[in-house]
Amino acid sequence: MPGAWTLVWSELRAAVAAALDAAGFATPERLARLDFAIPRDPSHGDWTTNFCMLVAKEAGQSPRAIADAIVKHFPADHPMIGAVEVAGAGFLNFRYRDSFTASLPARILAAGEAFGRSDFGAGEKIIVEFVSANPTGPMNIVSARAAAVGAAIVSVLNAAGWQAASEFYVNDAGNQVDLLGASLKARFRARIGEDGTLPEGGYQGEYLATLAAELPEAEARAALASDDAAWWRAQALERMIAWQQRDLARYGVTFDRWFRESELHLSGAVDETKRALDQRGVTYLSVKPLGVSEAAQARVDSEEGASAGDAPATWLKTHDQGDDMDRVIVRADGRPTYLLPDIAYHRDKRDRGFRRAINLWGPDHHAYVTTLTSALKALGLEDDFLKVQIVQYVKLMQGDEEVKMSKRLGQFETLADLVEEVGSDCARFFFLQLSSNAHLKFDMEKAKERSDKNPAFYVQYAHARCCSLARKGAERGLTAETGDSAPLTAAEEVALVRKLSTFPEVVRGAAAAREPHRVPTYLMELSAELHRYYHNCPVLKAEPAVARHRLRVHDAARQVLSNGLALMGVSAPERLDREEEAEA
RNA sequence: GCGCCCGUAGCUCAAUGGAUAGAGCGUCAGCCUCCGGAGCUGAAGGUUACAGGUUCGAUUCCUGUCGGGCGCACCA
Repeated sequence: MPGAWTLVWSELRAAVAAALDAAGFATPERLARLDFAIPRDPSHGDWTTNFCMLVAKEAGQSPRAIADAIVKHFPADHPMIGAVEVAGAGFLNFRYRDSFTASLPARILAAGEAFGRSDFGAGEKIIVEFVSANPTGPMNIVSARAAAVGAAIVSVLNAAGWQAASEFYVNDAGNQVDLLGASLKARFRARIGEDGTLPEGGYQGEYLATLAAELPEAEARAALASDDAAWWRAQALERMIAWQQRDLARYGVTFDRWFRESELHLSGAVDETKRALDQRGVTYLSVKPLGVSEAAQARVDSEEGASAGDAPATWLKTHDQGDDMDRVIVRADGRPTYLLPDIAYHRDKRDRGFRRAINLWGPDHHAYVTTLTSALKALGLEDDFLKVQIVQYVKLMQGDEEVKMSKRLGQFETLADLVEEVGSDCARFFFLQLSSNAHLKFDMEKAKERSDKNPAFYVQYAHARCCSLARKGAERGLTAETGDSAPLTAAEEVALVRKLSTFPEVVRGAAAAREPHRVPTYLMELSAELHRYYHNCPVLKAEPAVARHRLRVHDAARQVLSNGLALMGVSAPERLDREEEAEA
């Protein structure tokens, strides 16, 4: 199958494992440590492994002796690898055959949009929950970061062979939604000239006035007359969710499912979860927690406010599972705390067949990570079922000044503002460049500049340049080479093609580590290689055979840039309008 | 007080425990009779906060110190 691309990593691993077996050196423990990486320095080959050094001590042999054994049993006629060398302290370096390297552009183009995809994840079902902002206001800039990162994680997982689904959890069951409804009601009253005083702790944002203006007036007046709190609640909730969905859609982020907390209450899943916990014997009735770490004990003793009088609540034994103290799941008055539906929600995820769950949370919830994972262990889910990743704050800067955000005060930079001012391509590229658990300073002034200071353009420009070259070539009757490839000669060409070939490995690594920022990092490096090649190896001015060969290399680069940007949710335009021309 | 995250070039940030720690921006010096100069080439810029430890090897893992951020409710 000409379109198929097999991970070189997999091929290499199989070949070396076979060599180890032939040498009588293979054990399951050793094979588990067999991994390959792409060396930074090209002089170290196309692939390298540190395996020999890792197992030398345990095997009682020198790294070199092990390396020699592998070299001896490695197939001399391997279709990809032409040379295996022992280097340094015991590295084993692998080099592609020239014929294989030369065939790479054609292979990449044959794979097309599928280049970069692999079956590494073996179809494991995984659910990625992100943003999950409360439906009490428009999307803010932290949600924008989480949305970009979450969507990219889903993309790279699916590309690398997992079956990943995206989900947005809507907290629509809490009293905050009641408060939101009451706030909307006040805004409506203000609009029709009545007393529009907001309720205690109500939401002050202007967006509620906007929503109030959109309400069907007759219905709203009727709800006001009959004091129908449920109507206000439902109106506020549904309109707020629709707003969030609209903002996210404009940003290019959609979810496979918007899961509502209320579903869990209505279906009885919350009660069922409570019973399941009771049956496992991990709950108890008490006024104070029984399982408490030493450090938390002082807090329990000092805070009388924590308990509602002397009535006993239902506690969950999370302390046994690593939490610093047990947690209440049902209050003394019989209402569940937020923890119980959260447990029910993750139980539901597992029941839907997901083997793993990834949650992206804001840093204000990081203390809750241990509590929830402990609770899920108490429920009996696999220890590695839930993995919470913290997406750190975005510090929004206007030049040197920090812009403070507060949803309740209605003072924040929204996702919609960001998309309008910066564009979703720049915003998403910007967010994805950084590892998600690092703090991020987002300078609006700088991001707004449509100039060479904006890194997103660098990659898009590289793509547009490839497209332009193909167009110009076609005008002159030059099309990309097909069939067998001429050998690669120029150093810039070898470097570029080598870089192109590593894309599937980058995607695999990004998916396995759930680190989508590796993709833009790679695309920046690739673009630099491409620009170097372009400057040093003229295409259309070369003799036709060379020109057609270089056109194919550029086309392969275009394909990889396009595939990479697609994973990021960033567009790959075939042309970029130039600012100078636009102004002229 | 306890816990989590972070500390890498002037700034923003990279670097599955690997070989000489890299980009972008900024600064300085060059490159358009030429396929898109939103580009390329070169220079300067580092005790990876500090001190120990683990090992063939540490920016990466462990302990401590310092500095910054965040969190510690029968709120979500």
